[in-house]
Amino acid sequence: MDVRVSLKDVAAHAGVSIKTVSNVVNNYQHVTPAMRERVQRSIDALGYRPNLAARHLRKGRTGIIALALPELGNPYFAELAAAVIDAATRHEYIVLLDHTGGRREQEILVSQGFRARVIDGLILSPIELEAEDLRDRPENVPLVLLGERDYDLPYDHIAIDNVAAARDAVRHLVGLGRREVAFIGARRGRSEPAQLRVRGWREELRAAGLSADDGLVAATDGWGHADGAAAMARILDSGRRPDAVFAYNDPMAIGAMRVLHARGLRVPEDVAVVGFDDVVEGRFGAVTLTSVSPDKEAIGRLAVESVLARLGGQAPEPRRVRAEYRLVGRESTLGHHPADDGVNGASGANSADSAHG
Amino acid sequence: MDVRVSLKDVAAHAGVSIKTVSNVVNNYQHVTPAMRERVQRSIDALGYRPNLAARHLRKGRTGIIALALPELGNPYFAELAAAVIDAATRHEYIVLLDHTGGRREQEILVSQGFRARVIDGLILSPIELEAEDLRDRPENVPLVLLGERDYDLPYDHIAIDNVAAARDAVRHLVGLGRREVAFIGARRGRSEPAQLRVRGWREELRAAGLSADDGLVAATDGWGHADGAAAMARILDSGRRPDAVFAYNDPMAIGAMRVLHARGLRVPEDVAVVGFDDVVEGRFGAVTLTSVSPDKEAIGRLAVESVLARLGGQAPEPRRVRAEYRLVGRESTLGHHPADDGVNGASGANSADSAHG
DNA sequence: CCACGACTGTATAACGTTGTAAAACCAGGG
DNA sequence: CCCTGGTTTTACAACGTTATACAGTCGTGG
Repeated sequence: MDVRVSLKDVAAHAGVSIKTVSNVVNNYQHVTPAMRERVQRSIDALGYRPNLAARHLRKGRTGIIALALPELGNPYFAELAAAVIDAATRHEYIVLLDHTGGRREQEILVSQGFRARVIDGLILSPIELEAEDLRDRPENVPLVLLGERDYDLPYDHIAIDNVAAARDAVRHLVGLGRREVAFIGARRGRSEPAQLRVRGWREELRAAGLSADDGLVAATDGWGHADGAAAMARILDSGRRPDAVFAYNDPMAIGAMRVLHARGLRVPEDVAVVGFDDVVEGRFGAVTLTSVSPDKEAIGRLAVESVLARLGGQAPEPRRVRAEYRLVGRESTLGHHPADDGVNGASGANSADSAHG
Repeated sequence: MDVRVSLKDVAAHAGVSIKTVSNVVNNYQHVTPAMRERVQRSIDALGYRPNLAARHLRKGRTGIIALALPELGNPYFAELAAAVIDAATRHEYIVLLDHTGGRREQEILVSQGFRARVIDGLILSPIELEAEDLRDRPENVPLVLLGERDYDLPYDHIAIDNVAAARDAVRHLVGLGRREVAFIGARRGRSEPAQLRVRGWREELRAAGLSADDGLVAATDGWGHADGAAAMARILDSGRRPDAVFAYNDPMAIGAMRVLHARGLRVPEDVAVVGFDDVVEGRFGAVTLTSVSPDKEAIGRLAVESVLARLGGQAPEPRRVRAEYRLVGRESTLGHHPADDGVNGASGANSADSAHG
């Protein structure tokens, strides 16, 4: 079936003009019910399906948006991708996925549209990209930015309030009596203002009258389990003995917990740990992980809506959209709850919960 | 920049015909160096970039292949997606990602091309799809199947030898002296032959003269951490007390370990656990996870090559390609190695290693 | 009964690219 | 000087769709 049937074939079959078939396909209003039915019958009979390439050529739109993420291995991005795909599907848009590895080179290529040249719009979650890299990119493809990096540029940006979220996490730890809170996952060789989570960590510690010296910050190259483990090991090897750790994301927090466990330190009794992103994995370790939980579904939805809003050449004022988040308290800060084995739906969210926009 | 410049504009600027510009762009051979340079200069001056929609319409190809996976949240699929994207990029192809949730309805839609109608080929990893669902799908879009499901249909299929891999895993457990090996993650209400991993589990147990009765098999609806946890809890609640567990995949194995831990059972002393897929997460828990490790990079590469090989209407004989795998032994079967905290690169692979094609 | 709108349907021309076939060009030999 | 044969360039059609502008059709009111 479905060898290749065009409007012309359907028109011949129904004995009408090509445009009339097109009108039926596109639900054009001035078509009599009788005619509509006749044409529809031919469409069904022949199994006609519109050729999108031709439609795109004619309309100048492709119906495709690109989503460029640092890496899919991190479940946060995978779940975010799922949210974007679902949101796009609701608008009859298709998502083309790309990954940059968080490398500036790749991020530039993507932002310039060199990797995918068939797209109507682009959603990009940059890691190393700098503001200057976005100066002269093609104007006809709208761009929406996601994530922690904050640029002073005329593009929409969707993110949670990273500084506030980091402060909440640290406040949670301080409220539990912790006095020496390490940060794992600063970016190597970057000015701090770019690092909203470090900034929140520092601000909250200072506000509490606690130390936030450089010995408590571990910079890393990557953002995976192994990087978190290495950073944790480095802090312990330096002789510091923090009683709490705030990690840039969940995989790093889990990597850090692995090292703590291997060295005989108990979580949370000796060291409390808070992660970021609330990935599923954190809910099923031997010690479940307290984490900042961004509303991924909302972020995906808002990103898609922002891109689509800019399609018709309309250019609404660039806006910074704040998605909501919650701090979800689990065993890595609150200790073990005997009944919780992950089988019950609620699986570990509890009193530390707090919602923010 | 880059408002919208076509071959016509370049031709006018260079004072030649449209086709000549096209010839230069496509590296057609009969173009004098002088002419080539003159045209190239105009191309650069105007910043011309080919319109892919038009090219696609003309050539009947889009340069896009679709990859449809059950879910991105499972890191195995995320890593597989990354491998496919990289392989496709090497062939100057772009990947359009879709997820089916493992639901038959969605899988049918995808296989019929209803979700993405701009693609040259499709790579699909089915879960619930049945052979009959593929009977009459569009012939002009080549399909390659991935994963455990094995159909007797004329499509390429890329997978590891699931039966052999499962037997290796069980043999590993039996070799360690385990006598009661449970299987977690059978499919509810399906005939067993479709379930290669259950079959391997059963075959190997029988070959060892051990029991493989139904009380040791836990069927599940989904394939995530929570499903594994629930299945493990169900087995324990039934009064059975297996000394080993083989799970359909790593997330389920990790969910099961969470339940074992919550109930005071030690891994591996009381219960040894083996997973499947070797996701990163398994290498950083309090107890690292022994797992079957498929060569994801090869699977992604082979899948892309298979699809592209069938593009020109050429139809090579459908083939079943076996990718390689290894069984990677870690703490969940072999016990704790004091020095291993995940910081060192090798991170836990050891004597249980064995490679297979 | 004719003219006038409002409503339906149709022919034609694009969109930007590439394949085909034919035209223009250029040496070299008769 | 013209013809021949090969190379380079060009004109034109086509891919399948939608927008535009026009031609019918039909009911209604003067």
